[in-house]
Amino acid sequence: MGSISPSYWSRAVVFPDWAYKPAWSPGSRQVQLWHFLLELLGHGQSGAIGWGGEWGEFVIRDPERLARLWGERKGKPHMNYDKLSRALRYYYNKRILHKTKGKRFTYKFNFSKLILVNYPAFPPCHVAPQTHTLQGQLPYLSGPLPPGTSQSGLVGPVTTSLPLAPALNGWPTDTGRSLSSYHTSPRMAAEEGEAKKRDGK
DNA sequence: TCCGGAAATT
DNA sequence: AATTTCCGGA
Repeated sequence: MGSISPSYWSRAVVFPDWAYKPAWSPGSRQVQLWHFLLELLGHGQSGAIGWGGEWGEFVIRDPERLARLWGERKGKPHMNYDKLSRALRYYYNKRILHKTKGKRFTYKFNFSKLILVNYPAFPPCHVAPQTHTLQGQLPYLSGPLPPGTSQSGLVGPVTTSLPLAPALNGWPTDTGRSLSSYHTSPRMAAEEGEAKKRDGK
């Protein structure tokens, strides 16, 4: 209960400008689905999606509406939840999302990877921050820094090496890798080896 | 509903 | 590369 409410910190989520530039503009990328989700989650007005019980967990309350909104953003008028959810499932391998099994329309962000990277001291993290250095082009946080956070405003793509806090809540199949062996470069470590193509296939 | 392969699209 | 589209299967 003494923790910071999701609505507080999610409101501070801001995306770098490249996330909004048109794809054809040099050095820019299209907004990605998880950007969009955090955006809606942060403003929390859509009603199509909302935070769930656990930290990072969210529930899609109106799947088809969410799909419609996503379709509008991407210029895909025929978007639907079936297709959107396929995109979400692609995030499993990338370690961006995880499905909360048993709970309908419920997924969970791997914030230990997405947020802590650029905002080390934010979520209640009682573990001593280790010193892995990451330089990301990930969404970063701006706005009010929580008391005790000494570092600068973190505005703009983070170019400063920041202490990275260790993973918090367990990631089911984190292959013992968690946050201890990141050789993270610009983008998320997601690219590393496109960890798919299991031998069984 | 949810999953993940495959191919197509941008 | 990140989806979008389509779909058979659990």
